[in-house]
Amino acid sequence: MSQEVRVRFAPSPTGPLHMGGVRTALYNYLFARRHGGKMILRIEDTDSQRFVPGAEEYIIESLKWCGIEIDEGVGVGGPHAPYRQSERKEIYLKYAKQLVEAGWAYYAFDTAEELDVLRKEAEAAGQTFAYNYTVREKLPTSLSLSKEEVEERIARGDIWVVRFKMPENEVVEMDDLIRGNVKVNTSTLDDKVLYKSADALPTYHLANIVDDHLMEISHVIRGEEWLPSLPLHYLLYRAFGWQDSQPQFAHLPLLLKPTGGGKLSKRDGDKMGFPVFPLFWTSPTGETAHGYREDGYFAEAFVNMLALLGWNPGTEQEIFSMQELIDNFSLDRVSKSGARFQPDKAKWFNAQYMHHKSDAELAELFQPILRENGVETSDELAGKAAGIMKERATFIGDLWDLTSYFFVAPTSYEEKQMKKYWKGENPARLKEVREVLASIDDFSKENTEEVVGAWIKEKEYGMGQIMNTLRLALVGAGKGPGMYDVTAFIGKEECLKRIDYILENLKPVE
RNA sequence: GGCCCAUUCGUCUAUCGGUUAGGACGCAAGAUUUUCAUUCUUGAAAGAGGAGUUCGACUCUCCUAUGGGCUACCA
Repeated sequence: MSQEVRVRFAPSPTGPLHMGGVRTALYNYLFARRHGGKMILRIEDTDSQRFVPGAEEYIIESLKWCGIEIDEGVGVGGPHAPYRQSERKEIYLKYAKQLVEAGWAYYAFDTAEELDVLRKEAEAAGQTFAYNYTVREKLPTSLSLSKEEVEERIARGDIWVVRFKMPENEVVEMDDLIRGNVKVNTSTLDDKVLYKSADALPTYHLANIVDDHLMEISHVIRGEEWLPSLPLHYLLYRAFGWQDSQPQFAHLPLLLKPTGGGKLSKRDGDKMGFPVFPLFWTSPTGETAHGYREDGYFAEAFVNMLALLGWNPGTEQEIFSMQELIDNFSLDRVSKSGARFQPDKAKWFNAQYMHHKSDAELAELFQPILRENGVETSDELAGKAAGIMKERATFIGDLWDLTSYFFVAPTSYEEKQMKKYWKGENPARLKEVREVLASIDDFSKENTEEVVGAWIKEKEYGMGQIMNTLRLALVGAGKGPGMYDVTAFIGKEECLKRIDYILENLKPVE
């Protein structure tokens, strides 16, 4: 690639960014980094009606959480600032006019009502209505009106738009990095609005092409929903005479609902019980939505999962750090068809990352939860407890249930375990175990295991009966790590205390 | 309705004309284990259908079906 790679992520601040958007940003970022290029963040807020306060901040924070770094754009600045389209509004009118003068576009003065009439007429006649060569000269446009009248209408403040004059019966041949060659006949396309006088703002199509050109974007990587407007975009580059510096396009497959039946949408999450957003979101009207971050997912796991939803390296590796993703990413390994998002797999990825965390990392994440539960302990012990149990946890939040008995003596006992073990000779045996434990000086895991193990063997007691009764006393339930992990962690004094407690307070069953 | 894109196990996917069609999630069974998990082993599970092209098609072409996207003075 000879020219500098410059890609952009260009969301519209109409609400929280969902995971599909995050994936688009991620692929742009990976591509940029892979080729030593730049990642640009542009905010496309040309629709004043749909603007949602807080959405832009949300987008920026989401990208940051995911580790997607912005080189240029909103929030960081750069040589092509401003990067917010609402702050660039003066520049678009000039380009719209340039197109009209060159004969590639025209002014249209028709009203919504007039259009509705034509649309209904067409429907009544069983035809599909299209705003194109078939109607543009029948409507009040600069194509049907005299130059004077057009000028007069504009001067007196009539509402107008600039529409693209879509050529008739021409095949546009396009090249997509993922889909290859795509051809479309322009007769099936319509005259899209490029600029609106009502709010003095361009529509997506104009703003997008102008800004991509001005910002020297080399590759446009976006969702497949944009593929139908690619011919228009090709024609716009041609109309401006920019085809030589036109970016290359790559249209990404969509992220689909887990059940199939359409692309993942913002409302799916709460219905299906998984987050669709990276971060927790509160809308200005007070509605809230779950986020991966707050639901306990690690950013690395979330990113890893997302990266593999529509792309794969061609090897059997599944766990990737961001750097490994960068080193391996290529657009030609992006798949063509939509990928259903699978919540179970997201959890699996999270569990994998959980298992690989060091005790120190876990301690830091676990301490706030311990404090919430009224436990004050050292980072060392917090990390040690988490480390012992991390293999059975998917989320940091699982850790408390898994480790609480390391810090707090049981006060209630699981009924199932009680019925099974707190009967017959077991209470008496537990008393014996207590004496054995009381005699041990070196309470390390290894030594305790050796001493108690030898004692059980000598007495020819049942290993399961003894250990599970002890487990009932120390943990209060039929779960947990190896018994000696527990004894070593809580120490001799606490062990004896818990045994004494159950002996004194819990009546054997039967 | 029109236009465009897609189609390998339930799901994510590998395969770039010749394979016992591979892996992962999930599922089932077994092993390990003092419990719960983890882990390990094994198993069930796929080329939408039909025509071509070819010595040979999951792979190329066409048709059909199905899925999806777009069809706003939204992005």
